[in-house]
Amino acid sequence: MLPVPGLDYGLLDGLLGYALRRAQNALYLDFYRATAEWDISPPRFAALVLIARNPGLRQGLLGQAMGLHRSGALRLTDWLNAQGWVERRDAPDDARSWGLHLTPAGKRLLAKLEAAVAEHDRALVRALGDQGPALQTALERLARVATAAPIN
Amino acid sequence: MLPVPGLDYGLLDGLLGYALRRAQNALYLDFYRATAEWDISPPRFAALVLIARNPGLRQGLLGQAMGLHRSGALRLTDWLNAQGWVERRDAPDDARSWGLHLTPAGKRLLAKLEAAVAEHDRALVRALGDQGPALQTALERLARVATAAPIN
DNA sequence: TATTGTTATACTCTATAACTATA
DNA sequence: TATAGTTATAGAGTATAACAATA
Repeated sequence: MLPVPGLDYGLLDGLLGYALRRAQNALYLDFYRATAEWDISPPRFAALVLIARNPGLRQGLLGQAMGLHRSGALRLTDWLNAQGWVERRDAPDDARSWGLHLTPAGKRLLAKLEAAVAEHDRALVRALGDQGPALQTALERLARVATAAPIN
Repeated sequence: MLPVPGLDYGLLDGLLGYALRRAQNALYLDFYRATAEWDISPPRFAALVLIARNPGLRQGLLGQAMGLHRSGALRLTDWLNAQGWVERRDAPDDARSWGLHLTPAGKRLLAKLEAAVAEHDRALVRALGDQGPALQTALERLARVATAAPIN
């Protein structure tokens, strides 16, 4: 998605939103390179981390954290479960809910994934030099600002 | 996708890639709010701008600019054509190719869209205050760095 | 032989709506 | 009556593979 020489991008060139889109596209490609040996994606990775750090997490809360509808959290959980990485156990306090947990295989996988993803991210921040930390701060601010203050 | 209080995000909290994802998610929602009266999306909007600024643009080059496969550029063009916003004309120099052009209706639509999107983007930059311009520069750098230097 | 666009197909991500079981 | 999860379905976005026409 890098700029094609000779093409006029008009308004797009000045838009913060378009710069963000380009950056995210590039990072997606990088993420897939860094995790090529597993059948993983950014949402799948995020779900594994969240379940690992919050054992017994309910499906609905996983969806909320990831900005997904209930049905999306269901499909994601189904897939992770089919891979043998996540299991559903009865939630102790609510018979309607599941508590999600990593399986031993899921924990082993996540350890490798986290190492690969963290290294990948550190290399990016290094490549950005002194702009790296400021970028992260500004992005977090942007996420809050955009969500909190719908413009139109 | 904002942080859920009480939830442990582990590694995710420190990742540049995750901050980027949160920011993009928020901007997507904002984009849809800003363009709610038309059935538009960021890729559709970008395609309209590119075709408007580069009349006679071939489908393949549109795909390249947007990071799409040929078949994706085809579907996108089909859709814009079905809305009556884009038309395919024979390319003068290559009988295999189409030259893409906006219709009068497409031009009228784009004028309104550009106004809405530009206003939305300006409001975002304003909300970021003095971090705004630096963020855009850093994002453009990030897109180049990530694409140019695959990490793993 | 390579390229442009097309067709057919499929998978991921995500949503809506209607449903069941439980609170 | 509201909530958690499920089922069925659909649509956007994107890909691969095989194909026709043209270069």
